[in-house]
Amino acid sequence: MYARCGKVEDALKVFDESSQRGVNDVVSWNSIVGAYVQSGEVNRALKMFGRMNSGGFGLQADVVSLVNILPACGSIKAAMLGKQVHCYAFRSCLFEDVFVGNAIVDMYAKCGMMREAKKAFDIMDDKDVVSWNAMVTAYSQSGSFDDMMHLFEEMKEKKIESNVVTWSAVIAGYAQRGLGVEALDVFRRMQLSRAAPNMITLVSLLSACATLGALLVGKETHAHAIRCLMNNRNDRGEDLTLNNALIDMYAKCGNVSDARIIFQSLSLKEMNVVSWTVMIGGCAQFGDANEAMGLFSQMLHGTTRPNAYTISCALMACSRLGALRSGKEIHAYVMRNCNGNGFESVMLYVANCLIDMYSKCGNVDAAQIVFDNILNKNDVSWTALMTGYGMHGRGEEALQVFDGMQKAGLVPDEITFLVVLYACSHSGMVERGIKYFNTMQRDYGVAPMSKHYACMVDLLGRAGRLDEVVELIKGMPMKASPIVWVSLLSACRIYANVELGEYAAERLLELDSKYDGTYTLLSNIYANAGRWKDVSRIRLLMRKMGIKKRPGCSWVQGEKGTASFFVGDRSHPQSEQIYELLADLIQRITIIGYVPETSFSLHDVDEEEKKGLLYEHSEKLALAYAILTSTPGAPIRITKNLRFCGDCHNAFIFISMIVDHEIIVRDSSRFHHFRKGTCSCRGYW
DNA sequence: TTAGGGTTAG
Repeated sequence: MYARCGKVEDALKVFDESSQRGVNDVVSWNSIVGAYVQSGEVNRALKMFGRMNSGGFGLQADVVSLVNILPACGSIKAAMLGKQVHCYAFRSCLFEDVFVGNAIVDMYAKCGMMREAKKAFDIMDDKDVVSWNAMVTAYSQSGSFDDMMHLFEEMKEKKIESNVVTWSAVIAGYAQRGLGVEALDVFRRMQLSRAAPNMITLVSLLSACATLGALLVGKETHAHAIRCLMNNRNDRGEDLTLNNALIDMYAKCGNVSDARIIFQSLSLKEMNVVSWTVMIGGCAQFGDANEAMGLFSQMLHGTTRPNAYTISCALMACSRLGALRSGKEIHAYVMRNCNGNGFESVMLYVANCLIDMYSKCGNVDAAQIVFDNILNKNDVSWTALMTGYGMHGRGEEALQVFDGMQKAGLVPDEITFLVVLYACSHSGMVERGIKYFNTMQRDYGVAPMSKHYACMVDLLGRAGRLDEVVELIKGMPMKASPIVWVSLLSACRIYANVELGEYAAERLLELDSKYDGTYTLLSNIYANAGRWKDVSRIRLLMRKMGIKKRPGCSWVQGEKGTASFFVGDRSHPQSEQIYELLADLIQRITIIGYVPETSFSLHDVDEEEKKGLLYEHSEKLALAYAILTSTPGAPIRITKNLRFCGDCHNAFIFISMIVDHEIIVRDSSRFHHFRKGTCSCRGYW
């Protein structure tokens, strides 16, 4: 009785008393073991089970004992013990019991031993729907989708009716793989069948909607869930899981405000670590990364501890903001808490996020140190570091990482080659980029995809080899994607090629007429060529299409937090000093040879931005602010949401000659390190 | 006895 009410200690007392009198039977032993399993004390349960079977008590485990202990083995992946229990079940013929058989299949699956699971499943004489579900679930969770669907079809052939568990497992399997369309399709088929979805089905479905960004179906599912809630009394845990899945779905579908409404409807007591994680992750990726950081610090002041998932999301926010100081603080937090708090098993994930964070916050050397300290590096670790060197224009080092990766026995795949080409492109290593592109299929069996072509267009385009770009695009075995045309258009902007630019813009508008960058780039090309009529034609077209240029924004992490600037921004309290210093800097660099490139003053199509003069660009304001507030000699880190303006880039080179700071700028595609009149991009900006 | 929510590299 005590055991069933969850009072393990009381149950144990009774058990011990009976023990002394020698009257405990299998039933009482089972109750104790079951109570430990229920309360999550798996190791104690396993110990008790071991004592029971030690032979000293003259007892033998029965069906209930096995059904108790097998899931416990699975939950802590105690494969050896699980195998022993299986042997015992075999010897005692208890494995013929369908409950025991199901538990054996499930145990092997949870231990990741799929072959053994399938073997145990195959020799079961009387399978029930639970047996099939155990196997379908096993395949679903191990990512073996073909096997999962095969079994699912076999169920249909054998006329075993799928129940809600089967359907939910199949939906979840697809969702986890990111196959949202297939998951939704299964849900439609489920609706046609007799099985009614429950909360778990809906949660799996929301996860599919989240990966797909399918807001409409997500909302439908939300409505389903409300009906489901009204019809059934659910426990609070189930409600919270649903709310967490809803927050995640809304955020990933780009509707952060609805996600926030659900998040805020939860009381601090109700929410758990997942609620915080999905909200922080949602803001970090799809909303305001500053809000994500705010939420994270709010969380640290509360009672819910972040785990590795939360940390990864917070690091993503730092990466996006270029918030090196916050990133370092989180790194320190991880170091303080990595022992015994559930971080071990997912440390690799966190470490890979740290590599990304340090690279994107401008400190790729720190990323290298994190990388060096990882004992069991995986392909993501190598790729993240390579990307880091690539975006800092340190192509040689990126290629050394590529060599190291292969020496470590990892096989390059399409992502590896994308990163290699990207690194070559950002370091001006044109010939080597071409060589890798030409050999990736021949030597490594990786066929170039559209994104690799886009990278090559970028590589050749930045180098001004526009004729070769045209040939490359003509020879593409697939339709050119929008990124291909954007890369070409950008190259036409740099090399002032109006005709080709127009052609690229036309192709791009056919594919995606809503992308504001197309209009801006084309307008810049016309402005540069002095074709003012065309400039106003583009402006009119934008108005007609309801397209607004995203405003350029630059920010800098100062002593007292982050300061951000738009073009012509005068909202900062130190605005007057900032403009004064900027005017002084411009005057001084003009003396040593800076000439404003006025074509960039027409960079902005937006009316408000047009008013801004060249020296009011957001990156120049951010730099002036940073110089004003930093200690001499300290590096200055600026982040810009769009592409670095060419005139600003030129001005920064001159300014770096006259100030005692290294200036590190991250724009939408890469880093620029300015030191004493040079930039790390060597013209490939 | 089977099923459910959150994380990394382009």
